[in-house]
Amino acid sequence: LATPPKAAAAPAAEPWTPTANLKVLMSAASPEIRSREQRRALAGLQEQLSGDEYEKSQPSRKEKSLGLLCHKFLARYPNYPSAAENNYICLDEVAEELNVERRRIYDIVNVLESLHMVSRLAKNRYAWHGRHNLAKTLQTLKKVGEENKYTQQIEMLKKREYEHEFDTDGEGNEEMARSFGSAEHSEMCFVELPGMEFRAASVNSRKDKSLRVMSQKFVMLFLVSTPQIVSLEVAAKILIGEDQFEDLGKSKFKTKIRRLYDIANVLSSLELIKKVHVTEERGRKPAFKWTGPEVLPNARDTKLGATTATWVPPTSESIASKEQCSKNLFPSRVKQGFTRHPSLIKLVKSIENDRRKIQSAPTSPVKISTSSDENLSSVPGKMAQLEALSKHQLEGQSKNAKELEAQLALEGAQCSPRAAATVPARAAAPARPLGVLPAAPLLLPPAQAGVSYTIYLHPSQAPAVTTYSPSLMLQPLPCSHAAARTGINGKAANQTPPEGGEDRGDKGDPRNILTAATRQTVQPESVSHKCLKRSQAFQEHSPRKRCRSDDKSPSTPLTCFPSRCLIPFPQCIHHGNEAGFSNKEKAGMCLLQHATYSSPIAGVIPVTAPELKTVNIPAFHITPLNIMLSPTSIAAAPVLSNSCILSSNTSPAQTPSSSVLNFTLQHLGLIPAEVHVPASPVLQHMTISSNPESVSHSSENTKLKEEKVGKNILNILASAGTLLKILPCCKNLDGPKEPQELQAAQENFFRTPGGPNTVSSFSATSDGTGAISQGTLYIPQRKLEVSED
DNA sequence: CATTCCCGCCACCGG
DNA sequence: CCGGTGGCGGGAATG
Repeated sequence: LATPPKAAAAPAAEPWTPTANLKVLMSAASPEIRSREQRRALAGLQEQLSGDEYEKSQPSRKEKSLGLLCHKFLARYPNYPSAAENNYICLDEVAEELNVERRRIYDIVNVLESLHMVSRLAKNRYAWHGRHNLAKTLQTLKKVGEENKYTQQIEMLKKREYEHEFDTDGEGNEEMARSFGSAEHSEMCFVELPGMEFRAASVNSRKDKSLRVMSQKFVMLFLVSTPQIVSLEVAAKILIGEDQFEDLGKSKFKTKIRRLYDIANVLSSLELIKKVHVTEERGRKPAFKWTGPEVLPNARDTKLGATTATWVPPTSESIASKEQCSKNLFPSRVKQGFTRHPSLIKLVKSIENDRRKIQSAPTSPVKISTSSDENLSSVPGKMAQLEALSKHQLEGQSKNAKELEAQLALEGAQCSPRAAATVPARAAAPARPLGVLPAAPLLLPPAQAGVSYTIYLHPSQAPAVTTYSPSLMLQPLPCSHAAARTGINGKAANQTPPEGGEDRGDKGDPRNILTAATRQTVQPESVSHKCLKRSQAFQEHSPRKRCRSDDKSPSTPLTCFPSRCLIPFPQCIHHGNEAGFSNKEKAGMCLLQHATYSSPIAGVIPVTAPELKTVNIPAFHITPLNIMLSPTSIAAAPVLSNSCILSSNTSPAQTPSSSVLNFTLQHLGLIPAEVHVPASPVLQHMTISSNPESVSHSSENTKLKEEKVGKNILNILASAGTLLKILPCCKNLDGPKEPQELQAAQENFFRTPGGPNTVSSFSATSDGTGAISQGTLYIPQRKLEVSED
């Protein structure tokens, strides 16, 4: 009967009204209040007031939602518990107090565990860690996700989907597409963090619990996709792994969706994601948008020269002996697909080394766009605002005041809308040199039209932004860091986010990064060596996958392209009958090769998945659509709202002109000579469109050179029609670039099968070469309208 | 009807 | 064998 203090205001009396959410949040705000009590009070209240008039109140399903329950659960513990506190959780206890079956608690705890916010100590007992490990966990997950080529998988799915809805014919392609599905990549086990390993060995055995793993994978999808929005459908498909045949996997699919909802609910409670709806060609689909902290690549990764230098291709043995954590990362029960990934091992080590250095690098005004559109425009009604408000309250109350403050400051505006609001001005500011911000995220223009956005690209962010790159984005071109940093040093200082950044000292210090980056720049050789080493290691390590892929597609040898330092993990897969290059293409390659840009690469322009179905690339060579930009080239990158460009985009599908594209890109300084595009099977199912000259289907070049690959990419892009549209609004373009010609070319390769695409634009300026002045790069994006619910 | 997702059966697992 | 775990899918509530 113990009626704990009812501290907080006076929420207890709150009856169950239609505004359940609000209520809920309110109640959640005061941890002391047990649902049981609430219920009791409620019951009494109702009996008195309306007898049994309305039955409505009681359970009202929503009151029992996992999300709500999770809120209550979270309210019991501080986001940032002090080491001293006894933050252990007793499941029974909690279940009882929250008045729910234990089963439900498991659901919550499992996903929390996947984020390392809790860790199991023993039966019925968990340790609460709060968000202390969150940043690191996310970082790790992101990496793993990248290595898993989730980005590619996502794109592939979208593409396939597109095909489905559009043509009723291309059957053969579908099969083909299916063949190189995403299967193997998705098989992996629970990802752990050093220091977060499961305790008792006894409890360790079952790390591959699906909910946990599923949760991690789900999160990875967000961290790896460019617009950080993931639809349930896509997530489910990818998480299922194998591409279940429509029918057979139907049931499985449904179940997966159910689980995803469960996970999504708790992630939502954690405010890491929020529900939205993406409206595509075919109606709107439920999806979730990442609202958690922006995850930046682990910059210190390369700082640990020793680690990298001495890194050795892992073998079953070496791993076990060298890495205490490795076993955890990849449990004994090695399932077919995923094998120990070298980079993961390294990652672990790396993390371990600076484990104590809590990631505190201030993040940029990530949420700018979000805050603006969410708070100002899309909010349906006051209800939403109230809710938001109460959420804040909740947050404030449930958190340890001082710690909260500190954390907020450290984490930047990510989690707290309020905090975000303090930095918005930055967004409005006109073009700002690239790299100025510590970790500027690429703000993709939301569906709303008319608003313009400024894109800040930060080198370290590049990987995250990439849409297609498989594993290469893992290693954020070291050089670029330095370059970007130093290049813009002048402004860098004052541009650095406000946060006090004192926190746990060290890591927050931008100088560390700078120095590290500089060091790298100074010793390019060492870097490339490392990379080379890695690629080799990777190769050696490939056999397994190779075998697997062989199973499905007999003639698909795994090949790795040795790379320079730009492509850390040049893992490429291509078929024996790979396509060759036409003369035209070769010419393009030459251009590419000859083009030299002194400016460092600073970022990656994300190119979203093509929606074209017409494209048909014979063999697989293409893949990542990474276009490196020199820092200066992106200096000013205002993104116009989609609608602004739609008009120019209405032309029917036409023939792409890769040559023009390439040329243009090069001249715009958008394509550094070092563009490396590893081939991957991702786009295999694409077919080059009508234009015969776009791509030839020869098949000899077995040894693809990097340049070729890069070239390929461009072609693919062009042919995919997906790509970019470049509007040279500059006078400096030379050669056969007659304005009209270009114009025509542009229109040509702007294919928009499904009607006008949503397009964002980039305006770029060249680097110091003066070769190019300015141009506008239109990047047609998948039509994606995100709407708040 | 579609989207969400609660409920709880029951298989599994470690002790 | 027991009790904790948690996969899984029916089907109810909601939209």
